[in-house]
Amino acid sequence: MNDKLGNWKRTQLCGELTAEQVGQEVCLMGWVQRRRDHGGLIFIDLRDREGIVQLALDPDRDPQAHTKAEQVRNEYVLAARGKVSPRPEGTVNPKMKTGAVEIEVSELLILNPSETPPFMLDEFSEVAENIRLKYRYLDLRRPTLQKNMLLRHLVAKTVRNYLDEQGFIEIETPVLTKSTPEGARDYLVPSRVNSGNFYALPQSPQLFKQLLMVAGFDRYFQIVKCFRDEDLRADRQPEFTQIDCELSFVSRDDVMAVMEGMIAAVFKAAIDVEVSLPLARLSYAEALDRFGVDNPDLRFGLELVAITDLVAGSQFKVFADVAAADGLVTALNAKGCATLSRKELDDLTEFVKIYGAKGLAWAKVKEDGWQSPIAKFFTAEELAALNDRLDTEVGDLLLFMADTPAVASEALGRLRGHLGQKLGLAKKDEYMFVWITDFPLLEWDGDEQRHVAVHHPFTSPREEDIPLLDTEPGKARAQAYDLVLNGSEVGGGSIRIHDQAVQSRMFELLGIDAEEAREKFGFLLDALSFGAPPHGGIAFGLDRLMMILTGSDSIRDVIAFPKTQKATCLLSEAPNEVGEKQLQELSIRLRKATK
RNA sequence: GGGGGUGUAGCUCAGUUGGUUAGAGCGCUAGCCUGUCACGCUAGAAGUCGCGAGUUCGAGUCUCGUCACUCCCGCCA
Repeated sequence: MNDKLGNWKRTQLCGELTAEQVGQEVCLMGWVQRRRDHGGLIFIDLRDREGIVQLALDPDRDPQAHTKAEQVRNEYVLAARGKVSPRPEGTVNPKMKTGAVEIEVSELLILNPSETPPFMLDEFSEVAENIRLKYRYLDLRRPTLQKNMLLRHLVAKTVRNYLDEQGFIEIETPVLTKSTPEGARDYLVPSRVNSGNFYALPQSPQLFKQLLMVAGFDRYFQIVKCFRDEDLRADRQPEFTQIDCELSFVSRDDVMAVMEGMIAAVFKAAIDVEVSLPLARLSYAEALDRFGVDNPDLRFGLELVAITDLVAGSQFKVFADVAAADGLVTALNAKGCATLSRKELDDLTEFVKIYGAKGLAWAKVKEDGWQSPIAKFFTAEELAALNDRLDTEVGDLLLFMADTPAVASEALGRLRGHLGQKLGLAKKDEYMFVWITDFPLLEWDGDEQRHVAVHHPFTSPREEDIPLLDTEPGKARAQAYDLVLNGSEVGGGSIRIHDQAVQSRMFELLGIDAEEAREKFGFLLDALSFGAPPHGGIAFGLDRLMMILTGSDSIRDVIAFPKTQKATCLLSEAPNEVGEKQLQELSIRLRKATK
């Protein structure tokens, strides 16, 4: 039989005890981290959310409590009454926050025993993730995840306080909502009372927050779950949390300024880092030119340099042909990396192939010139021009990529990021923010033979680019902005279209005809016709922010109950099959899996 | 949909060229131990080598298939 709690009241948390409480009678409750039985004396490390404190059980002082302590095992739930006392000379443990004191236990209750846990609940044991996920409630008891969840709470609280001070109000939006075209695959929920019809879980509260602006709430926010039925990554879960914001009567710069303040407040509160404002900005075009990607890691240089013009007339056919076909030849100079082995260079070549590149040319800069398979194709003048533009010195490694502009940029840009990690250029405790602005509004989708929205269909073009919608829509720039932190996109938003005519034109460009636009988005078009204020907003990925704030490599380490890569929950075993009765109520018949 | 990695005791891993009864550390159990703190000492229990076929006199090891976890490409307005 377990001991009963009775009228015992906890007086404080284990981790809160210090020398200041010496002499006090306390009552603690928590889990057994570890028991050390010396035959006579027994020590028990008692753990709760705030930390660990040592219980000392002396058979001479209190035989009853000591006898009880002999039964205690790891993860038992205990209550202990006793006196806080200073540890004897020479037994203070400086590694513990509470190491100056211990509890001389006079009464001990075993509130609940525990099976032997499947893994040690300490910070030392590295445990396979599938086992951690199956016993997530135990994994969450460990210090790392406890810290991550407490920090996540602090961040959410800081966000709420800041936004409240800035005049934002939190309003909930529906989770059972309408499936809309464009964007990610929707999670669908069948409707019982409207058989054959489905709700969709929101990919974001986009349309509702715009409607809240039409409704006159002026500034809205919500910390809200969003759902996208797409494949997972180390930083992507099918359900994730956004800090979702929308503001009325604002320009792009207004939104960015308010949000920078929030980011600074969060970094100060969470990890005591002063973020200097305003944050850096880069246009999309410049980001691509200099870094090859629209989410550059600015903790290091290693910039890409276009050399198409220098090699267009060269004897090296690969480069000359690409130049002639309006392609891009681009290069980066890895300073001091001429020491890389042939194997390492081969690995880099394999790396860029992942992104569709056909190959990677390299040159090691030596005292007597380039050591490179391609050096012989260039004249002395061409080599001199390349050395000049790439700012080469002896000991450098030059890497060249030639392809279509899209492939060459991305492949070399990813290689830049890869090298930054590999060479240790990206420091974990450095935080380099950059806003990426002036994204293109539309992008041509070759498969579907139509334009698709780069951001989403409600993003406003820049005012001066509105005429381009009728002439060269591909050239129109969006009033959109992403916030990139250390190479990770942590937020993105835009000024929205508040003019019904422009919105209709946008749908047209996306190949959504008037009838379909009415059917899918009629409520938005109607709303825009009833006095919609100019408005815009942004959403931050809370999970990704938490990854960076906690230094986690996996998004699963900042989510209490995450899903596996196949989007299952190893703890609850969702998703699962449901009974015929449930299916019948939903008018659903399953198709046999065809193999 | 595609490419890579991993899977051996409760946990973390080793296991050679295919060859005797599959090992270690931690954990667990029992005993001893009055100042430890990832306590110590002694002894013990503990295995569907992910699963299924195949090759072989013989498979943890080789082949094929399959499942799970993971990283990446595609996908993610």
